[in-house]
Amino acid sequence: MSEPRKLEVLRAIVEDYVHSREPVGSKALVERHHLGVSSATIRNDMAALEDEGLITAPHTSAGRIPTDKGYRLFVDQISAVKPLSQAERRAIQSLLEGSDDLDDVLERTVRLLSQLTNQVAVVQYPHLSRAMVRHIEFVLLAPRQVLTVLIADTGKVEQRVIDVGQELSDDVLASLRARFLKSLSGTPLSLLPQALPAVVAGCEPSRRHAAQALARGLDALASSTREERMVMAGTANLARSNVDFPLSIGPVLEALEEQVVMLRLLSEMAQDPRGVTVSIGRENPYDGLAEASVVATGYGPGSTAKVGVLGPTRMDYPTTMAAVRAVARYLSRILGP
Amino acid sequence: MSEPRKLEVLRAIVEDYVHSREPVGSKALVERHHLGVSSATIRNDMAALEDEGLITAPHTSAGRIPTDKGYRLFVDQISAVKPLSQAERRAIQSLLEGSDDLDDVLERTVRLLSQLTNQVAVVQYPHLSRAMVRHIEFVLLAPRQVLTVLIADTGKVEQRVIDVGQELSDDVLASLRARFLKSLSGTPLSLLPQALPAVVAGCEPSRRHAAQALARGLDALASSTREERMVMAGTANLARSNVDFPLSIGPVLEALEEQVVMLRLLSEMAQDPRGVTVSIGRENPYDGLAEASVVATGYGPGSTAKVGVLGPTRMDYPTTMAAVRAVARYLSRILGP
DNA sequence: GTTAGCACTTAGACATGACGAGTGCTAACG
DNA sequence: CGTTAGCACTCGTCATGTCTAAGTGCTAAC
Repeated sequence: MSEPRKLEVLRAIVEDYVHSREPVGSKALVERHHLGVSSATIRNDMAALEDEGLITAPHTSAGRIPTDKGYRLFVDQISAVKPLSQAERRAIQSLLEGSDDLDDVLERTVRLLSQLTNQVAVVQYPHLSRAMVRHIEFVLLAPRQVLTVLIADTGKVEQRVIDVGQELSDDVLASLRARFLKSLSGTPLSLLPQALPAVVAGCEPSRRHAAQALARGLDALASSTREERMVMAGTANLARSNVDFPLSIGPVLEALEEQVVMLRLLSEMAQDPRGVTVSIGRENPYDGLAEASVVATGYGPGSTAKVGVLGPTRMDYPTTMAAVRAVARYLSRILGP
Repeated sequence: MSEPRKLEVLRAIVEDYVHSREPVGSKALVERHHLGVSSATIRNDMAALEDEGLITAPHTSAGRIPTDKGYRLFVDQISAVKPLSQAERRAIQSLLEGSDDLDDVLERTVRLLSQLTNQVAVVQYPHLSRAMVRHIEFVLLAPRQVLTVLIADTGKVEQRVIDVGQELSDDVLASLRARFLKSLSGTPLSLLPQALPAVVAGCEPSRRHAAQALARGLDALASSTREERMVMAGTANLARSNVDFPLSIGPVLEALEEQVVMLRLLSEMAQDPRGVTVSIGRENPYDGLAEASVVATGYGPGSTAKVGVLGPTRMDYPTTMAAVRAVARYLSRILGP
């Protein structure tokens, strides 16, 4: 029994099953792929594969389907990267044009990726751990209400309305703004909590209270940029692959809606040196995704933020991986490496 | 055959069907509701209701289920408003606390509403047609790149990075900002397109080009606030009421994802004087929602923005309507009438 | 206008059996 | 020793038939 042929059989099973959604038997296998041996031989190979836990039979006399472990082996060792079609390349390329706003770029990206793969696409906002304060703006909305705006050098803007607890004039607010800006400009957002008290302390006592409130506001803004968010698209694709989620797509939708779950999942996916990381079925930490796979990769500065695709375990890994990788590359090109 | 009793029968059918998801027959009806007549009489009434197109029988010998028209009559004339439970009131109340940011408020609102109704909740961002320019900020990110920020008096902030096409110094930019701000402060966003050319014309020729670019940027920002957006939550609830969407929840998810569809739907729902508007099944302009109903109402300034719930036609209208109305009221209280 | 009774219709549950796909095993082959 | 052919055996699926419960429509009586 030759080892290479066994792998070849596994590959054939995965490909056929992904294509047909039906358990694949030894006979069909020798017909569709020219393996040069008879079905009886394949049966022996399949029995071996089953012993190794790579495939399984849903019931006594049906074909075999890959297990999570089988998919894993397929992804790691067998599958070849499938190049994108010309049309796909062009679609991605057109992303480059006419979008400068970060929100806009991410929005377009997920839409594209979900269409490309016919699955759910998610993209994480770029990490801002290295982002620095570019600008601070205070706007007086009412005598005690101040709109606080924090602008990072990455182009990200966060704003919030806060109550300063004492009435302020435009002039006083402007001088406070100047003080904050002077002290904090260029400070990494992550160091803001340490840097703020000094600024407050340097203010005139009469303004101390307001300054304190403003500092709290800025701190909240910085942490809300640290707190990560994501965009997604293509949830409707889940309904189409309804059949692939035996129980229901409910838990999957829940996971997607609980962004925290997805974000943790994405960040926990170790960066694979080959470029794209795959998390298959029960490998996922979240139970609701036991029948789903996630294909993701990093992009942007330091490849810290993730972009990825979620679909049924029975997914076309080579194509999906290619799409994710290509999109991530273009994304990095737009936003800077 | 008494007319009031016929309506009573319709009400009973709707209530039972919503409760049990099964076609309801004449016998079960007299048992569950004390109507004081026999099942034979009910049968006559039901035959009449069927002739009027208010109920229908899925097959020859099964009970009846309400038609869209039947639900409509139920909602318009029969159903009584169901008061919210104490716990529900409290849940809504707690929305009031500790949220000042508009995004935050809307986010919490949809979550709450979707949990309250076990359905999909949507809320539209408040219309800004009456909003006015409160503040304008230009920030130089690179010699030719300017971050443009437009702040409305409603607290809404929009920003975008634009390329001004010529190199600018901080000073020049500051003076441009002052000019724009002086001319435009207090201008309604809707009038911005008409007001901008005059400002550009008033600039020194050497800066004309940059001013033009900035004006275009502001215009885009204003229109992106005019262009409406929405937030939603609870899509996972769709999966649970899977059975209620015979075909698939796919089209529904699509409609939800294509925000344009939902936004148009919400705006087209005429404001009902009674407070809550309902669009039932095929009444919906979008085919994908043929088996869904939308319960919505206005909130905030002039009740122009909408908040609502989407679920299967077979929904508990009284409860849903009560929840939507209550949430809209609290929302208006937070954001101002 | 209401009721009782009855014939009629039909979906759904259940059993039955034929069929086909697929396996595992054994014995023969090169 | 790996490969192959052949065969008995196992199950899921589908078509078929039967039975039951639910529910209707109609008619005749109240």
